[in-house]
Amino acid sequence: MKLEEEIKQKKFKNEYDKLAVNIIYTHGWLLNNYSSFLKQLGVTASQYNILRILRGQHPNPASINLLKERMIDKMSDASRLVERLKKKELVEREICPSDRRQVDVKITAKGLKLLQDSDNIEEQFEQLFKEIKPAEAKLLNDLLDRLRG
Amino acid sequence: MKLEEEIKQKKFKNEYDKLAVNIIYTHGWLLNNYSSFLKQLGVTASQYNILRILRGQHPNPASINLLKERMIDKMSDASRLVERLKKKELVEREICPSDRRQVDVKITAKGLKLLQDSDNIEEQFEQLFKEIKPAEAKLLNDLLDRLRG
DNA sequence: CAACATTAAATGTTATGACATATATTAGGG
DNA sequence: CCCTAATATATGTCATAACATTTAATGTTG
Repeated sequence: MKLEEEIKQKKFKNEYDKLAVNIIYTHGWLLNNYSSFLKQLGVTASQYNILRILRGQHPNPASINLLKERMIDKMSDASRLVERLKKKELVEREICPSDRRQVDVKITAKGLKLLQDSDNIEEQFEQLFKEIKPAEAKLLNDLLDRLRG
Repeated sequence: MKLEEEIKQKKFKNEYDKLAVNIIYTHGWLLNNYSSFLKQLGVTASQYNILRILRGQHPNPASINLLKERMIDKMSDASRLVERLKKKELVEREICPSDRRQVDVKITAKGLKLLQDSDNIEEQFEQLFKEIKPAEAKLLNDLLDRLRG
C-alpha cells in the first residue's frame, strides 16, 4: 500500500523526505514478519543473526568482536546476546587459551539443529517478497547500496 | 559501499535474500545518522516522531490511540513516550472531558520551538541522500511501496 | 438498572540498542 | 622487568519495542 495511506500522512515535502520514512516503515514491516517466523523457533532476530554467523565459522569459534563486526543491525550488545543464547544452550563460551581477554564462542549441536529447522521457515519468509520480480529486487539492492554512499 | 563488503559476507543466496539484509542494514545506517542530528535537540527519534504528529494536530489534542496509529515505526509505547516528553515539558496531557478513558495530549510552546529549531537540522539531514537523484528516490519509494504489497 | 463486554490507558516484564564506565589481560617503551 | 597504553569483554543505565496484564470508564444487553 502507498505509504501515505498507511501512516495517514497527507503528503511528503519531497521524495527524499518520503524515502527516509519509507525505509523506517519498510524495516518495521519486514522485521514484524520475520519475527513472527522466528517466534516458532524461540529466538529473536538478533539471536538468530548471531547463530547464523556462528554456523558460518563452525567448527571454529568466534570472538565477541567478530560477532560485533558481522552483525547486521548494530555493533551492539554481543556479550549479553551470547549470554542469553547460552542460557538456551544454543551456544557455548569459554576463555580463549591463547589470549585470555577473548572468549571463544561456538554454536552447539542444539543450535545447529535449530538452524536446520529454520530452513523451511526461510522459504516461507521469501514468500514475503513475491510482489516484486528478481530484477526489481536487484534494482532495489543497487539503489540502497548507492544511497549509503 | 556494497553490502557484502560492509558486513563481510561472501555472497547471498539470491537478490531477495540480500534485500532482506539490505533493508535492515540501510535502516540502521539511516537511524544512526538521524539520531546524531536529533541528539542536538535532546530528543530521540521516536520522541521526535510523536512531536511531529502533535504539531500536525495542533491546536487540537491527540489521544494516545491516534499517536499509536500514526507512529512510523511501531504501534508501541505511546503512553511512556508521552510521559518522557512531559518530563521535558514538550507536551502536556490531561484527561479528556468527554470520555474520561482517553487523554488529550498537546504539544507545548517549548515543543513547537524545538521543532522550529529542527528545521535546519532537517536540511543537514537531507544531505545524506545526495548520492541518489530525485528520480531514483522516487523509484526507490515506488519499489518499497510495492514490496509491502 | 445490573452484569458483562469493550475500549483506552497504564503498568510490568523481557530483549535490545546506545552509550559510558569498569575490569582483566596483553603489548610496548624505556 | 616495570609502567602505561591498548585491547577484549563485562557491566550499568536509559530509552525503546513487543507483549501480556491490569485498571478505569463506557457501552450493551437482558
